Amino acid sequence: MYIFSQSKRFDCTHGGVTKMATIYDVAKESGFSLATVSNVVNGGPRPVRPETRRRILEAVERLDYHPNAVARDLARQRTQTIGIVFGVVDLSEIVINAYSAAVLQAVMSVAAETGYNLTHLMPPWRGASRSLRQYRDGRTDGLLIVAPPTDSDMLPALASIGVPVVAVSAGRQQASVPSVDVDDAYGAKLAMQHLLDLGHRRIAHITGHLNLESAQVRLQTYRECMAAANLEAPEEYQRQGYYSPESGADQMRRLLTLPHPPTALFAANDEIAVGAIETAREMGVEIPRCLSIVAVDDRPVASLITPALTTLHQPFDAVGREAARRLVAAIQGQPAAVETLLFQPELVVRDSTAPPCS
Amino acid sequence: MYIFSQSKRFDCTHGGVTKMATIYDVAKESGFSLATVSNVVNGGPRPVRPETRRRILEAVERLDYHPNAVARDLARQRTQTIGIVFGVVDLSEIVINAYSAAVLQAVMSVAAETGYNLTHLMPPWRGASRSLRQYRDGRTDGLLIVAPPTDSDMLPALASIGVPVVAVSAGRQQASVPSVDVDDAYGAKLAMQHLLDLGHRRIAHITGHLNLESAQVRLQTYRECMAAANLEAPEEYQRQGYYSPESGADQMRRLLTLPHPPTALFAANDEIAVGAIETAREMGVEIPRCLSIVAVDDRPVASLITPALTTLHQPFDAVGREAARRLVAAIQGQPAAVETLLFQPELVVRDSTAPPCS
DNA sequence: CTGAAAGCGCTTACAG
DNA sequence: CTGAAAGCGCTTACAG
Repeated sequence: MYIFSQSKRFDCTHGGVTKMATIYDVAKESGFSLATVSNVVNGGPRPVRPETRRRILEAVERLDYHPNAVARDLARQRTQTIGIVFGVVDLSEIVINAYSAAVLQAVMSVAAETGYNLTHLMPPWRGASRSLRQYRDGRTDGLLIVAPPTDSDMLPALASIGVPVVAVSAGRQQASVPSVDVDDAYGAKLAMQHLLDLGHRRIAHITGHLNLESAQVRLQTYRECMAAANLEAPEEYQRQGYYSPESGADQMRRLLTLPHPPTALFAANDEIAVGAIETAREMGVEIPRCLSIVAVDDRPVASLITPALTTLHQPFDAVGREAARRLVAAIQGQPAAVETLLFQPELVVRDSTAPPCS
Repeated sequence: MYIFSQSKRFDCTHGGVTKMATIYDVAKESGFSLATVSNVVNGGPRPVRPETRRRILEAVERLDYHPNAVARDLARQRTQTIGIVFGVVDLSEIVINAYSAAVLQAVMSVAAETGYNLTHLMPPWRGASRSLRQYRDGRTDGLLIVAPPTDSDMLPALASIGVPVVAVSAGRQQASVPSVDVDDAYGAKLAMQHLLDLGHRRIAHITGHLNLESAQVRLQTYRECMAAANLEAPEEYQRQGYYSPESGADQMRRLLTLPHPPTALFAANDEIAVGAIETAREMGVEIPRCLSIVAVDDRPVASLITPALTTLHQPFDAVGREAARRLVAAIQGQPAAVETLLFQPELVVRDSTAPPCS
């Protein structure tokens, strides 16, 4: 029977207020010292007489002793925990966002495999002077920064304090910390080349969040490819989206009501393409006959939607796993070169692209 | 200047190895006591002379002092952290799984709003005797258990040790701890009733992981509804799936090659339905003309796929948020009744269901 | 093989 | 308004 208040734990057997057993209790109960109890509980490193071990383990059992991880972490000066920070604009998009989900997924796997815990650092970055404190508060052995905003001092600040850090999708900011990334410029080139090869000349682009590196690179590559092909990329063909279906639907509508609508769209991600397809359907524009769409990410939706999307397959699983592995290596003291590891995306041609209709 | 080894942090300015400043350093540097420094750094609760505060803050600045959260947590005996545990079978499905992603999403929002950190408890539950220790190691103030396996002693064990716990999707196990859930039986009834109302009599069911409560309830409700309608539910109409597109595709193939194939399918979730649709398309079975499908979850894919899925909308966001709120309330000492809060799903009729083709 | 003691970096009554 | 001291629950040289 429990009685309650605050954070105390009551012990039914006594009906009184009891604390959880500590290592002191086990030492007293078993008649051995703290050092020996600690050693037995941790399974080493010193040798222990079997009889000693037995008596201590019995005391542990009897008292239902559970070591306190916080005390252990303080004494050991490490937590076996890696912190993950999502640099996306809005917290509400973190997991929904298929990209973040894939990376988180991969990181969790590696953490589980390597015996690390994973904790989310929740508060958004508000500048080095205000946020640095929270990010180096001793709760994590290292930090994984996913898609840091381009306009913040996060990466350089983190790099300067000597905490193990690995960035994912940091783009040009990678200069300051080791990072893992997909070769976005190369991917965007593949996508554009595909449309150009099909014979498209009026190609539009709907961007992602422009304060994310990936969105900037895709936009810039779009412009470069158009220029290299001697094609015009009028302002009204370059629409700002937000990596969401809504923004895709919205901007597609504007593109299709232009005096000279494009014959092809390079969408900054699958979700934008999903929205664009919806709008095209509503407006009776046939895909791919009258409008080709190439996107980026190859999330599950890409092959499920009709028409199935031609899109860049991004190896996010590999990115997440490799980033986590590098972070763990850095935490364990292996010297980490400040370099960027680039994975190459692949173009997956499905049903949303075709030559322009005359 | 400090000298070190081990978890070294390098100070560029000296080119040597330095430790981070501690509260002792600030006390010495400012000339005030630990208590006063602590008080200033924490912004209270005692009154402080402005001049004192100024001098301490200056010292903090000069030494670039950052409080150590682990030490603070140990002293305060709480961590402002909630632990989240996913009881699904396989870690590799945690995030990919749209359901878990939605709940995680909601929990993160509430955690951020209420000033709690979120950490994933990674190691799978391996029985109370082996796992309880990790789950009450002082690193978290409370636990959120998502979809605990039905065949484990996790919930009762956790309940017995007096740690604040809230379960999500625990089904009948909820007896032992407060829980938040979707009314699965009610939802399954809605789905089955929809098919029955359309005139279907040969209705099949592809289940989810049968060691998850939700899958069991859906299967049982399927049987009850069939029985109540005086219909046969032959063994071969009850196929075991795993909440995945692959299992849906697989089992659909077996159903369609039966001598008397069903005219309708109740799929335990959207993903199974996605696989089933794929198989039906491959085998030339038109949906909904020759086969109706009703599913569960209403994840984004449901409205994106063709044909758009008739499915149960599950209020996962509300579930996740409410669960997190309850946990925070319990942590903060508000008495929590051991009760289950049920949210009602709603049937969303789209294009995958129709009357049977004669 | 085992123990005594110092230390990890904070917080918080208690006393003034 | 401020300080001295004990305490949070572990780990780990050091000594035997």
